[in-house]
Amino acid sequence: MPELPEVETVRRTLEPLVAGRTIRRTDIYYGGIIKAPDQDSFRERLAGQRIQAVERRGKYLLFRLDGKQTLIIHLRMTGQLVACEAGVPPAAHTHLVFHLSDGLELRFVDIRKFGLVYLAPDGVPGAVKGLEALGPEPLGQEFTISCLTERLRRKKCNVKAFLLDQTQIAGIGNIYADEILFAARLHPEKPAAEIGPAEAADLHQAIRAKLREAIDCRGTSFRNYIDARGEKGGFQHRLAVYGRGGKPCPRCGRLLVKKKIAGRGSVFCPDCQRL
DNA sequence: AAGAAGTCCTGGGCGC
DNA sequence: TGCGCCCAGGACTTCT
Repeated sequence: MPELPEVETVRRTLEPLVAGRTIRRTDIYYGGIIKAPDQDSFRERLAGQRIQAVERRGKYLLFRLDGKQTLIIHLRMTGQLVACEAGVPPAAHTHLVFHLSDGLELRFVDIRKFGLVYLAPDGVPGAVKGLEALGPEPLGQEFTISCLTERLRRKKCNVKAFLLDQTQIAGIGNIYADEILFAARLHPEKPAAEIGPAEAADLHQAIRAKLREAIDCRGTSFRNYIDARGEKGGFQHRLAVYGRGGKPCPRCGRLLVKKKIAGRGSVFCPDCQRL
């Protein structure tokens, strides 16, 4: 489940390998993954394009190309982007292969075919709606305590749904939402609008601390996640609540509760996290 | 209009 | 052993 720390780790491992290389040819094995444009245009418009930089916005990876267009990839649940030398046998569920200059291949692998791939002209609004609607980067300067407080105040949903809403904050998914709420000692069903100034400050701190800690650990490999070099992350060893329903709370020892909240499996401590 | 629910997809874990 | 069932969930669409 690549979330912000995993996507950032992919970006950091990928950029030194592919920046400056040219996309010679693209092989499409499962075209359903490409949302726009059509497959023939996708192949033609990518051919000969040089990758200038690899950026990240929320959970989206942005490959800046020299023809005023950007290759946009969202890994969703099980997507993997792996760089390897040509000739290495492709893994199962390989849907796209970008043949780059000097014998390197960039491969998009996705067991569940949930991933999203776009090739969008720069500066044209409406091309990738989800990307344009993203809220602030939680590790960016614009994400201040007052920014968070103001956004919480305006929402009628609970704080778990708030954290998962990409238009409020970009990049948080189910794993880090649960870890952040545990760190901030907030019950996932607490209404966002009822979070006071002190709690909002704690939540702000927890968001930034947990995401930074996870990036330092190169992300969480709970099921499928690997970076562009094929390596797993290390944050799964530091998870306090995610995937630990029914086990003792690491803080107080009481059993952690698992419950469906905001349509997602949520784990929390009924003692440490209060409404 | 905002929020909730349904949809996509496959592998793994479970019960019988 | 093997089959069927359910679960995992991010963003999109559809419904209320």
